[in-house]
Order: sequence, then structure tokens, then C-alpha cells
Amino acid sequence: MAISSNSTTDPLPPAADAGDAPGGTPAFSPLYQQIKVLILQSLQEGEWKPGESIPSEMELAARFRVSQGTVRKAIDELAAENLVVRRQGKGTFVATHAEHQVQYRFLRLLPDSGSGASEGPAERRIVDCKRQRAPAEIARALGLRSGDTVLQVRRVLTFQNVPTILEDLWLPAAPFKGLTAERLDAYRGPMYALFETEFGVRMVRAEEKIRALAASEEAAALLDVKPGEPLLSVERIAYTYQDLPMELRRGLYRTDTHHYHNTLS
Amino acid sequence: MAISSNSTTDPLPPAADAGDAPGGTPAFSPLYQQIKVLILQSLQEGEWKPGESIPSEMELAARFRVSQGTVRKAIDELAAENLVVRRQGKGTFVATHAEHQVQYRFLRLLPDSGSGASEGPAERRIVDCKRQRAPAEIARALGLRSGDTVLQVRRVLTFQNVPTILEDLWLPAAPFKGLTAERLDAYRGPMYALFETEFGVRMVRAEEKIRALAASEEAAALLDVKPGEPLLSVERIAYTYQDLPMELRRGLYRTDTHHYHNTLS
DNA sequence: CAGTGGTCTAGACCACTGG
DNA sequence: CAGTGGTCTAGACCACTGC
Repeated sequence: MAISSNSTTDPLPPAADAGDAPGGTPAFSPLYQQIKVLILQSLQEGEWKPGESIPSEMELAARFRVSQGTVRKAIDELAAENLVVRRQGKGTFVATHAEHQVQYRFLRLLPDSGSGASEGPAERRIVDCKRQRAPAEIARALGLRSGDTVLQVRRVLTFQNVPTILEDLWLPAAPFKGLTAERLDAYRGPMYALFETEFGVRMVRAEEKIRALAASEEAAALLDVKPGEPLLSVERIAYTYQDLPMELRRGLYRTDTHHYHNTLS
Repeated sequence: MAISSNSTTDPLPPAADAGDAPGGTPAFSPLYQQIKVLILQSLQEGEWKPGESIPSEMELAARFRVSQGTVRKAIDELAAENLVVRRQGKGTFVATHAEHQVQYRFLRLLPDSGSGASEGPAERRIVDCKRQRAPAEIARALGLRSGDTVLQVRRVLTFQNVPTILEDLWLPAAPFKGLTAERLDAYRGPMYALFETEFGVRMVRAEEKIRALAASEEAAALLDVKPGEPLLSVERIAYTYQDLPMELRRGLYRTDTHHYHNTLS
């Protein structure tokens, strides 16, 4: 362990030391961080599935031979990163995209309506779904070798009869073997929830680059706007555990009835 | 206090109870939350100025008659909200926009360049600065009465000789009495830093609505693009303490060389 | 009522900063 | 070296959930 003072209370299992490169900094890592890593490993190994509860703080404390407070601090950070959800009186649960709650956890597009009336569920239409060799640019974004197989999906989301989002997304073919347009069509609920339940891939974090673009002929037709009309271009890379990129998504949003919402602090 | 069990250790001053409406929920509020509110009050009253350190955890614990751990948890939350910054071995400091660090804390626009070379400071040009009666829409956003006086500033930010951002911003005239184009021009550093040091107004949080728009003739001229060219429209409301809106800002961003960056989790 | 997460305390010790 | 924030522990009690 990276800690020197815990002579008799090393957590179990004895976990390989993370840092401590000879030339670098001493890489001190507090106990609760090491516990956090251990819990993270269990999460990504699927010891506890999305939506399930993880062991109680007391149980984890016993398992790792640390105090409840230390486990608590580890879980606090996992909760802050939205990897688990705490529910007083019930337990701590593995976060999931399948929750009723906000339908799309990563979608920041909101209807303009000042009226709080949240619009109904989107109407989804798969336009295309095919396997192909990854173009260099796609491969790079997903950390694949150029030429590896990827799945490409194109779909349109329609809110209240207005086609609003045109999305292209690319997935590495290997982890998503068996994904078809039919399967996507049949599934009720967010796509990321399907990824969780059917393929064991949990999207944990994402980064977006946003631009304004003029609608191409093709996009204009699918979104029912005039070519050249300004659209919001949202390029998202979604990551699973370990900061592993697992999806590249390029969205074109109509922003005449909706807007992208963001909070800064 | 909302707490019943702390018979002899009520924090000082005895702070009016926050909730406890007869018809509503019992409104239990943990001690550390009450401490947090007390610290917040001192922050907004200016007991400690931006950049200064606040008293040590031990001092605050003594002052409020609670344990260090309770103060710690209160400060933890304030730090998570970016209201204060903790620095091990030195103390806890009131957050400020004047820090060297990231030049613009609320600006999410980044250069496209894969090269990490961060571009130099922006060249800023005040196009306009005037007092006027607030149009209804502006007044509503700022929580003013329609007809109240507001300051309007228009400026252009240029990065590496490319005019990239055209911003209009509206400020309630009262708190910003004495603000002039000259003063804005003379000031080195972020505008929000000037607001802090010269007017005692700290922007603490902001919300943005983002859209894609076609450049108007006027915007196109100022940003050196063709009219109709797609631009990113970013409408920001910045809040000071107590969720009080203090600035409305409408920015038009060129996204041919830059992009708006956002992280989701 | 037992079990869970949530709060609070008190005390010991560690890591980091600056004089 | 003293002072600060950061970690860790152990124990008590509270609030919430569901049986």
C-alpha cells in the first residue's frame, strides 16, 4: 500500500500500489481513495449490476478492514461522480440509465416553453444501422485501430411532431455484437439503458464539443428545415469505466423550439 | 434551531430557524447545513473579501460552538460549489474571478487546435456602453421592474486576430453605478473580476441557453463573417449570492476555429 | 423493530506550507 | 517549527425505510 503508517490495518485485498514511480512524486494515496478504487473495480467487474444495491457501509468496512467513515468517504466520491446513488434508509445503488427519472441523462436539450409542461417521450426512428470499417477519424476518437469494425446508427428523434434531433453514432463492433436496428427499435427507454442491460456497457461520463453549422441537404430533409438553416452540432464521446471511449455521437439539433441548457459554477 | 437533541451546544448566533412552516414538512436541517448558512452570510456580507482567507476550521468551530468535523463538512459543500477554495497547509480562501488560473471561469469556448498550446489573452474591444431603460424582456430576466435603468455593454473578443465573440450584456444600473466604457477598457483581467473588486458583486453561478443562429448583417460585420453564417448563440444569466440574477449576457460565438466544450456526468 | 444511510463528536496522527 | 487542511478511527445517536 502507499500508506506507511497503517502497520496492522491494511485493507484487503492488498491491492497493487497505484503510483510510486521511482522518479516521480511519492504518490501518496489516502486509504479512502484506495477503497474507492477497490469498489470501482467491483463495479466494473459487474459484482453488482446497475440498479442493484451494493453492500452496506458496515459490510464494506468489515470486508476492507477499515472504519465505516473511510468507506463512507469513498462512497461519497462515487456518488458525487454519479456512479452510485445513495438512498437513506434503503442502501446504496449502482447508478443506471434505465431509471425513470430524467429520460435522457446526457441530453441537455430542453423545450423552450416557459410552461413547465415537460413534453412527452420522443418518437424515435432508426434511419440506418450498418457495420463498416472505421474511418480514421472515427477510429481515433474511439481508440480503435483504423480499419476495425464499427457499428453506425443514424436516427431521428421527434418531439411533438417536430423532428428535432438527427444523430449519427458509432460504436465499436466487438462489445456490441448482436446489436441490430430491430433490437434498437424494439427497446423502450434510453439507448444507454439498452447498452447496460444487453451488452453490459455502462456509460459513465461524456464530453461534448458544440458548434453551429448550416444544415446540409441531407440533414435538412431529415429534420424538415431548409438547407443552410443553422443547426446545433453536438459531438459527444461517451466513456465507460477507466475513461474508455465507447461511443462517438454526432448530433444535429434544431434550436428553433428547443435549446441546449448548461449550468456553470 | 431545527435540531432538538443539541441541548447545550447550540451554535452561536442562535440563527433564526429556516423552515418549519406549520403546514409543511418538519424541515429538519442538519447542524452543518446551518453552519454553512452562517458562513454564507459572512461571505455575502463581505466579512472576508474575495481572495482572502477565512478563519481556520478550528476558529470557526470555536466561534459556532461545534466540532471541527461539522465545520469541515459545511466548508466541504461550499468548496464543492466553488464559493471557497481549500489549500492544504495554507487555509481556506474566498473564491475569486481574479485568479490567474483559467482566465475566464464561465467561458466554455476552446480553440479547436489539437495542439495544447493555449492561445494568448484575448484582445477586447468595447463597441458600446450605454444606460437605458430596461426593455421588458431584459427586466424580467434580471428580476427588475420594466423601466428600471440598466447598463448595456457590447464588446468583441478577438483571439489571434480572429474576432470570435460578440457579446451584449445588461447589468442593473444601481449596483454598478460608475461603470463606464473607459473603466472597462482600462481594467486588465476578466470582467467578473472587475465586478468583484470595484463593485463588490461576486458572480457565483450561471445558466446558459445555447442555440444556433444565422448571423445578422450587424453581427456579421463585427465578427468578420458573411451574413447568414451560422453562429452559436449563448444566453447567460449570471447569479450572485441568494440566486440573485445580476447579469444577462448574450454572446454570439464563431465556431469555425473554436468550439463550446462541456462535460457530462 | 431492525437495518440502512446521515450526523456529530473527540481525539490522534499525517501532509503540506511558510517563517 | 507551528499552523493549516486532510485522513482515520470509534462510538453515539438521528432520520428514513420496510417488514
